[in-house]
Amino acid sequence: MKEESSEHPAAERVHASVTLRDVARLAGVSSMTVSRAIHAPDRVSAPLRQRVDDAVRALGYVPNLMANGLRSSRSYLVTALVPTIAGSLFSDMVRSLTEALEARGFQLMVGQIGYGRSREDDLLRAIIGRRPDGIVLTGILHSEEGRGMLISSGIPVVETWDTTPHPIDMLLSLSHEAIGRRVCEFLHGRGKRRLALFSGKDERAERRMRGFLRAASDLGLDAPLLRWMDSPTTHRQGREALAAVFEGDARVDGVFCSSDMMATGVLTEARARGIAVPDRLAVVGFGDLDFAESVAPALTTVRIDGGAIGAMAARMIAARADGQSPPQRIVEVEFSIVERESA
Amino acid sequence: MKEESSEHPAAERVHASVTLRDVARLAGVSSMTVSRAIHAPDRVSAPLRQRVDDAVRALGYVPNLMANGLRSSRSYLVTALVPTIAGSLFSDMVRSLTEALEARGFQLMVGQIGYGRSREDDLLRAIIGRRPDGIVLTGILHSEEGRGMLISSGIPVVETWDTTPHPIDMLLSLSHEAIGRRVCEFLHGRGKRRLALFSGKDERAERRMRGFLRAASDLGLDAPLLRWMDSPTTHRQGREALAAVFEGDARVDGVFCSSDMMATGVLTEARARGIAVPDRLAVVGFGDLDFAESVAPALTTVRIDGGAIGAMAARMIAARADGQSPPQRIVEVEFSIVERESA
DNA sequence: CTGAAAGCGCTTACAG
DNA sequence: CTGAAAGCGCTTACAG
Repeated sequence: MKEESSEHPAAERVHASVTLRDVARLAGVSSMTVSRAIHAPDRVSAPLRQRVDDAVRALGYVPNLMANGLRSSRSYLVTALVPTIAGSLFSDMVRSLTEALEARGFQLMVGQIGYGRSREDDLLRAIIGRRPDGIVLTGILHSEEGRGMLISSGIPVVETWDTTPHPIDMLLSLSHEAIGRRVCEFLHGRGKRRLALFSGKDERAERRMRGFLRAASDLGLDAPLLRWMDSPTTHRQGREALAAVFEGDARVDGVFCSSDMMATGVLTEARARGIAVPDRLAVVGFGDLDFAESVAPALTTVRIDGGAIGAMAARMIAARADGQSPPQRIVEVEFSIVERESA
Repeated sequence: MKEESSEHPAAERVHASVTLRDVARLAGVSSMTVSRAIHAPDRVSAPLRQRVDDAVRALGYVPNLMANGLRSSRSYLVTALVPTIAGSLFSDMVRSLTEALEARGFQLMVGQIGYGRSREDDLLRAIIGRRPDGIVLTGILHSEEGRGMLISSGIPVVETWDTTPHPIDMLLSLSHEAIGRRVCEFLHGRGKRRLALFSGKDERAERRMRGFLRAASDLGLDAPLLRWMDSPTTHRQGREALAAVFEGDARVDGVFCSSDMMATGVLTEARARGIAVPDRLAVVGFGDLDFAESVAPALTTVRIDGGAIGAMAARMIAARADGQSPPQRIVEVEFSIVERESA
């Protein structure tokens, strides 16, 4: 087959994708009419609209959002940063964000920041470079450089799942200290007196543990036994932590775990050792993941409404992108202890 | 405070972000020199490079990747579509994709396609609109319209976690039929004769079950009992399915579940009913999620190396983006049965 | 209702 | 090693 000679001298790309101009040429209208037919169809007369639609379909035209975004300075992109995609603690939030944003014409891009935070600033730079219409952060951003980049970018930011007196922009505020405190009081109310904490080494978990420790001290309890492990925490870590504790001080009668998965591991190990839950040992998890109600004994745990967080974050960002100010800059997020069999 | 009068007549935007020109002006060089200092520093003399670096830092300049992408037709963006972000079956793949792509200068954007597939074409359009340098699909794309859009977009595509004789482009091929067959033979080899299948209603799970059924028939076994449920499958569904089966035909002696989470629910229900695993009932899961080795009894399950899939997909896409052809267009993905205590 | 011109912020391709 | 010009594919802002 011979190559056709082309009209453009520079048309050498193997796979030049279809542009607005191609559609316009085929439909016999200007580019502007094509653009309007797509984005504001009622501003175009019916016959032209029809011709444009046909041409779009015939050519399989998909508008280039980079060009659109560059010119209109709206990317219709929102980025959410989560510590990790595994371990479904944030999956309700991601799902509801996806849905609420899609309904408003935005697309969600999920990025993993890791619990480590070393790449945080680089990742932030890559994200800001795409000029998203909003950024949802899981947790509070600490890096001064990162905060500076976000603030000077002018991109609407929602910090979630944590609290701070100095949010970058908008905040869905959740106090992990308060959670830890409440769980401690809950276990105390159940008559438990020798408590243990099994916790991943991540910021928010550490804050829950700190709140718990304060409450224990306020209640005049012995200092709880503490075991730290890497985040995200696993079933195996729960088993190992309980095994280690019961090979030492077997008098522990209540454990607060920093994740449901770890708490389930504690339940498994307790069963293997013949330790009665909750009578001899009460176990409380965190997250209320979907297996929590179904394991045996059913897991008592802390529930946070991730779906509500996602929906609210989407609303706040959409308001900003439309040039409005959101109803509130700071919104309190509720939590609750779901009482089941394990405590 | 009074507003400063600005040099540009049109400079009315509240938050015009810093551009290459601003950096160039401050550094006293041309835009091209700034661009080079950033992307090809050794093509710029040391003194100018220094001045540019200082200006970049002083202004907090973050290059606009939409403009870059528009001009260079490289977005440095790769999109991965997964059924759902919850349920960590694909999280190893996503993690390794993220890392392998980052190492090559690409950013990963994760999209959820749902097990439903209704929004598939719309989502695809939104993705193609951003002109990613590659698309990784979990599973095979069936929609004719979607396939057509991808092919005519010219974007490198890797289909993974499934197999087809007609890939869109590149394929990391995994036969779920073969998996189902192997699991059936495995249970048969363990002396199990009255088998059951608990499966989510999603394409790949259905194919595993089909392979299992064929093998059962080939082995002369009674037709396995089948129970279908919604995907993604849960711990609770596992409990309920086993309960339903054992209230009917209690002679079932082996179950293949379409997920590890569901299999763990089966283990829980078996324990609650005093059914000995694996002697009276063998249980096999799918996924080898991290809790599988730690539950009691430890779960026998099917393992697929998601990390390897992600790494290979990244390599294939990077090769294409660099204008090379990948080493192979179709690569076979291995699987194995991890034999533990439950079967 | 429709279109011609200009420009978003970069890089390509060329010249010196 | 450095820079002026042109253009990527759209939308804005204006004119008719």
